[in-house]
Amino acid sequence: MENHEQMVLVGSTSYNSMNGGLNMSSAQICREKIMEENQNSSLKNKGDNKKIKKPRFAFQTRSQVDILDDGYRWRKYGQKAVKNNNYPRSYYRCTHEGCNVKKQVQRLSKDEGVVVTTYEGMHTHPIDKPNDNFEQILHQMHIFPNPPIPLN
DNA sequence: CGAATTTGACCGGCGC
DNA sequence: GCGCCGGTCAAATTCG
Repeated sequence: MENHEQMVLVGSTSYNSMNGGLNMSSAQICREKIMEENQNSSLKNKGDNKKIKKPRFAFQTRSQVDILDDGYRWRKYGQKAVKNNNYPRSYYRCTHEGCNVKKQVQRLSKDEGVVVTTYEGMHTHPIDKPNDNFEQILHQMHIFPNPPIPLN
């Protein structure tokens, strides 16, 4: 996991959690994977593959807090407990109008310090809050999720 | 007072 | 066909 294109080390300066005390001095992105899947396998799609592939981008962070502020405004719309984990999974959505980016945060039951954040979709608006290094990450998220243009 | 969260209900897909 | 599992909605509530 050392040499990756998008390997990013985040040395965040101020990450204040809600209950003042926890601040991850160094959030380190251990892994990152781009999962692309054809979700529209069957529904309205009849043999024709003109899918708008929804880019799913997941990475794990070593952090004490669930809420990682990446510069965007997220509105939580749900929380469910998954079977293999003792910790619930939270569902967020970008509050920007027309920007339907979803994000789900899951904490591993094995290591409570590991938080898996999965982004879904791309932002169509600038970042609301300028964060030093996170802006870089988000910028990368902007450029790479869809390398091959689905135009055949 | 408005916006964001919370929490249970609802719903759709999949497996048995 | 039913039940489990995961995802979303929506109303009530809280927070700023």
